[in-house]
Amino acid sequence: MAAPKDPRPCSIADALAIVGEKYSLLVLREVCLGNGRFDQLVRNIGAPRDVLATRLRRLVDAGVLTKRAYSERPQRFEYRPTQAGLELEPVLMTLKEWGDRHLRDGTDLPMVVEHTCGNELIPVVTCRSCGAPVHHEDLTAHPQAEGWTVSGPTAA
Amino acid sequence: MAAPKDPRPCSIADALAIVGEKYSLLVLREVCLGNGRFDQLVRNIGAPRDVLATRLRRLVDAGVLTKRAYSERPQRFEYRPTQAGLELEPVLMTLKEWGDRHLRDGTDLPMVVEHTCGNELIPVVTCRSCGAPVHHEDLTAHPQAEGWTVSGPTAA
DNA sequence: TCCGTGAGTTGGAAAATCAAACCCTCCCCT
DNA sequence: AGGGGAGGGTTTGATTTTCCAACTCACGGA
Repeated sequence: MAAPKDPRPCSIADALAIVGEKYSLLVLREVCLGNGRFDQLVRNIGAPRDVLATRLRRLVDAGVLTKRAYSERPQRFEYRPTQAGLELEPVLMTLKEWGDRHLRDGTDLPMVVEHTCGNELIPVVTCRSCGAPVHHEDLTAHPQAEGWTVSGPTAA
Repeated sequence: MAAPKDPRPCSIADALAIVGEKYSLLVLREVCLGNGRFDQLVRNIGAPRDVLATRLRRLVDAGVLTKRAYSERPQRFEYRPTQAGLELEPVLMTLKEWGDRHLRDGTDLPMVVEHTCGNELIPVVTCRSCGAPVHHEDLTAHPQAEGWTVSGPTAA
């Protein structure tokens, strides 16, 4: 599904080629919650079974999920996130936070995630070097490879 | 594109219904970089023009982008992120960081973003309450609405 | 033996994507 | 006054995907 001729080498595009197809991130949501069985996924995501089967294959191939038997005889499988899959959870949480704020009014959330610190998790994306929350106006893009041209306020 | 019968009320699913279609997040990447004109988008994203036109309409309707004329006579338009759109940039940066680490080997990046602090931006998703980086094992899901059942290690 | 469950696969209609061509409005050049 | 762009799309028709319901297969239990 990678764009046939995306002229920009870009990790965002590459990441989306893996997890950007319909349902893929919802699969990840479910496996991170521990709901990794095929029928659970079908029910909880609402995806067609065949599409789901295709996605699962792709995510396993990409190293985001693993498929393991939780029972031989009868053979029964379960999908679980790999380390790489777990490391996508922050993306999910950030997306959830955006949705909570912009698509609901921030109250009456369908689901709350609690952090070990004892509080509700409200994810904040920060700069590793300085710790400050990331805002658009603090960023400057620096193309390192061919194919990049940027203009406007964020440009280098 | 919302899943016809996603049984779970979920801000992740809702957010993906807005920005989860093919190319939508790449459009956002471009408009955040200041490349908001139709032909720039076509070139930089590599999307078919008709699909792009559809996405742009959708993103404008959803309040993530605005369309403004940067020239009357000849009428010429430009798409720009709204506040809500800009607030998706952290999601993009987090996704980029994941891609940089897992899809490239962390070196030789096609593009580097600099933070005002003077360093390369490496986004870290943290808990707003305690400031700690978010890891899977520190999270507990608490369903607040019908439709949720969780099992396994992350379950409540 | 018949029923149910889990984990998919198959078949065919409906929708979305793709690529290329086309259109319209304006501007500029001569 | 005619011709040639450029920008911002729309149209057309072929190709892919999605969707959904039904089906399969392997077991285990009553």
